[in-house]
This record gives sequence, C-alpha cells and structure tokens, in this order.
Amino acid sequence: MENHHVPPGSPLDRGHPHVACSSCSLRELCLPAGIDARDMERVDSLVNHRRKLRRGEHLYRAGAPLVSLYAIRSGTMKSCVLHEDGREQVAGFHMMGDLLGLDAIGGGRHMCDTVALEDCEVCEIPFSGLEQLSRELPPLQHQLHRIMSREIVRDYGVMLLLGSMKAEERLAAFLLNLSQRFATRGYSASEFNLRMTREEIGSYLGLKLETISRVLSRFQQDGVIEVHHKHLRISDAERLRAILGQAPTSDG
Amino acid sequence: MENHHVPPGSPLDRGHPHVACSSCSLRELCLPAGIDARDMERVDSLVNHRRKLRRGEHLYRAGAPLVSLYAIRSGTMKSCVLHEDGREQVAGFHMMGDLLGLDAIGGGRHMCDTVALEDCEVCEIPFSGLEQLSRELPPLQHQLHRIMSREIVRDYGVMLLLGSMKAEERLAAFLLNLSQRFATRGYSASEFNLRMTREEIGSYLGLKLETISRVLSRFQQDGVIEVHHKHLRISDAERLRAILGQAPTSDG
DNA sequence: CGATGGCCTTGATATAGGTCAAACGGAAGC
DNA sequence: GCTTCCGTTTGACCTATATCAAGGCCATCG
Repeated sequence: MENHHVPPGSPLDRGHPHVACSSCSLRELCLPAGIDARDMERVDSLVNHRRKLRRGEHLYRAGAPLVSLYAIRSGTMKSCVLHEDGREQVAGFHMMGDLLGLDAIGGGRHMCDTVALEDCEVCEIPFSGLEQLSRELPPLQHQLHRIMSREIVRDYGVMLLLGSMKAEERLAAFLLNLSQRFATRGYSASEFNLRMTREEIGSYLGLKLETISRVLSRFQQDGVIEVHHKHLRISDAERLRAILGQAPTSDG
Repeated sequence: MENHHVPPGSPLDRGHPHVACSSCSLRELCLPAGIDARDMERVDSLVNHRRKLRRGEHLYRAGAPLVSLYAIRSGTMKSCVLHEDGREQVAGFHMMGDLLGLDAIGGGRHMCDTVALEDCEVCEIPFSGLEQLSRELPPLQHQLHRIMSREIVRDYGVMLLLGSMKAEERLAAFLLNLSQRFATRGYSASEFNLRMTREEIGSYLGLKLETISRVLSRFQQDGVIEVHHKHLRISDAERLRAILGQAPTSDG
C-alpha cells in the first residue's frame, strides 16, 4: 500500500540483515559519496547502528544533546522549529539519503524536532567519530561540508519562497522540488505519494491548509496535476515551471 | 605577502598588530575561536589576504566559483538570493566576525550575491587551505562545523519568522536579533544605526518597505523604540520581547 | 545657497490569503 | 456492514498587508 516504486537493491528491498554503506544503493547520495572501496570499510565501521521508527515517532527533539547524525535509509521525516507559544513551523521534509541532525552541531543540542511521517529506518552516525574519521579521509570531510552547505542553500531557497512568492508559486516550487528528489532517487518524477498532510505542506510553505487544498484543486482544474488524496501526478511539469517563473528546461 | 609564521608582536610583524587572527579582537567570535596560541600561527598564515570593499560593491556574485571564504573585519553586508524574474530576497545581514561564502561549498559556486552595505574590510580564507588545515587542527575543524551548523539554525529561525509570524512579530524579532548581535560585539544593545534601508529590511522579513515604515512608526508611538531615519534606540526591550512571544488569537 | 535624488512616511484603497463553517470520503474499528 | 474520525474540500466572509499615490526629509552636489 506504500512504497510501490521500489528499485531493486534499494534499502527497502529487505532481506539484508547487516547492510553496510558499501553496499547501500544510496551511497552516492549520502554521506559516503566519493569514498573509494578501501576507505569505505572505515565508514562502514563508523555507521554501525541502525534504528527503526514508527510513524509519528520522534528521531530527536529540540533540546536533546547531540550524539549522532542520522542518514535516512527509508521513509520520510519532517523537521519542525518550535516557537514558545506552541506555533510550529515545518523547516523541511527529508527522504532517503538525507542527513539529519546538522542543526545540533553548533550548540551541541538539537534545535528542532524531527518526526517520522511514515515508518522509517535511519543509520546512526556518531558525530565525534565522524569528525575524527573525516580528518583522516578528505573525501568524507569534503562531503560533510558539501552536505551542510547544500542545506544552507536549500534554506536560502525556502527563504526566497516564503519571502517573495505567492501561494501558487510556492506550491509549484514545492511539487517540482519533491518531483526532482524522487527522480534523483530512482522513482517516478511525475507520480508519487505525498507523505505529509495538507497542514504540514502549509506550514512548510507559510500557508494555511485550506489554501493548499484550494491551490491543488485549481492546479487540477487547470490540468497541471491530478491529485487524489495523497496521490499526486504531475501532468504538465512545463506549466508548473512556468507558474514558478522558471525558464523551460531544454533537455526535459 | 605577510603573516608567514610571524609571531604577533615580533619585529617581523610589519607593525600591523590587528592584521593577524592571533591579535584580532574578533577571534573568539570568528573562525579561530578555540584555537590555542601555537596553532594560531598556522591559521594566521592561512588567512593572509585582506580586501576592502566600498559601499555597494559586491564581495561575490551568484555563479562565481568558490575560491575563499570571507570573515568580516568591519562593516555590514547583505546576502541576496535571486529569482530569474528579477525578484530578490535578502537572505541575511552580516557583520564583523561573520563568516561568508558557506553557500558555495556544496556546488563549488556561490549561490547568492553578497554586497557591502557600507565600506567593509574582509579577511580572505582560501577554502582548500582551510579544509586541509582543519584536518590537522581539530578545534578549527570543529569551529567550522559549528559555524555552518549555526547558519542552518539561523535559517530555521528565519523560516519560522517568514512562515508563521505577523509583521510586528517579524520586526520585533529582527530588532532584538540585531540588538543581540551588537551586544555580542561589545556595542550597545539598545542604540545603534540600521545599516540597511527599509526596503532591505522588508525583503529580509518578507514585507514591503511601507509596512516596515508603518510598524516602526507604530512601535515608536507605543514607546517601544525611538527611530530617526537610520538611528534606532530600543526603549523597552521587554515589550519588544513580549510582542515577539505573543501567541496569535487563542482565546477569543 | 538652492536643486537634485534617494529614502522615508503617511493616507486611501485593493486583494491574497486567512478564518470560520459545513460537509465529504476513506480508513480503521466495532 | 455501520460508525467514527481525521484529513480534506469548498464556500462565504474578513483582515493584514500590498499597492498606489503624494509629499517630506536629508545628504550631496553644482
């Protein structure tokens, strides 16, 4: 009923009791990207523990001390920043290959809550061991830096979205971003399930759930997408890009 | 051309005591925080070039290849993300001690424009040299990680602001943040000059310049602040904090 | 000195999106 | 199979902020 587009060899393809980075299909997306076979053993021995989370379970909460970073093997999660008065802002949605916990390095404590949106499996990466190993393996060091930098760039993109786009543009940007991330991971770019509620999408995009619902309906009426509850199909990616204001892609 | 393992204060120290990290008053805020005296020499020799910018000059533009990171010695800068259609979003304001260019590590190219809001001086830190040295100096490595992580956390705060706060809350948050950063640098927390225009503040906060102007006027009428053009004095920081912490209509 | 131009302020009006309300649909449980 | 509940859709109305417009202030420059 879920995850029906499982590529062969993906971590969702269970049956490997002891899965190492070296044999993980996500390795080129994830922390060990660019590590050669010999050094990969050392990464394997660093990432020696995995953890399963049920839907709704927290991976960590704001205030918890930093112990490990986490790489998602399977499932989808969200990170939320909290305001004292209870308001919460979804700061990001994460999927397989993403590295979580970067917010905690600065102060030694996590600064947001990270919650599973569906059953998930994550690899635990003890942070002090990671710093140590990355001193010895320059490609690992560089990849860690790249991942942190890309998170900063992603955040800038969200600021652009929240600060200067209208509702339709925000949603178009969101759908295209999801699409692209699924494609990068070997899934369909044009058809996927939304793992989050309208309310969570709204929080991420700085809009109310009713607005998300209305804009999705409008897109559907215009023939740009087809939505049925959580299932979404992008019928006209070009038009979505036009809504966003992007130049059409030359290569498709 | 200078600072080649020259101990600060030695006769070879060219008579610019403030030139080297080791004798820079910002060192505990900046990249070399936590580096001990002996290792500091190596940082000094890495950071061997400085650059002055006039008001309005670009430090780098989106698309430029990553060469160096930059630490601000003096002055204020802004970073802007650009949308093809010309819209621009201010993603951050930077002041002395801040480290710039982190956005470029992920893709090897800068992803935003960074511009001097007033005459500035920056220290250039060649990135490849920094990665190399940080492999040898764990405290340097750790500080780099902390700085990147804190930038991510700052970005999450901006998302919270843009995604779920009203105009008055955003401006209160902005003023308190500026105040705190001035205080950290040894300046008055309650009285300072705004180096940016109303329009730039508006861009950062996802509001129009007229709204910034109106809210500032309202704050002034309420006796929370006094503004005269660029000069700002916080008369009642407590009330500002209260504005920031207000829950939206929960009761009725 | 007076003119110029960039910023800022303030008012009047418009509107995108929020809020409130009602009803619907699948999924899970009885 | 029926009920309940959560998430969603849709409609009607409201409000915070944008937009448009006019004028003011200060620094700069001729």
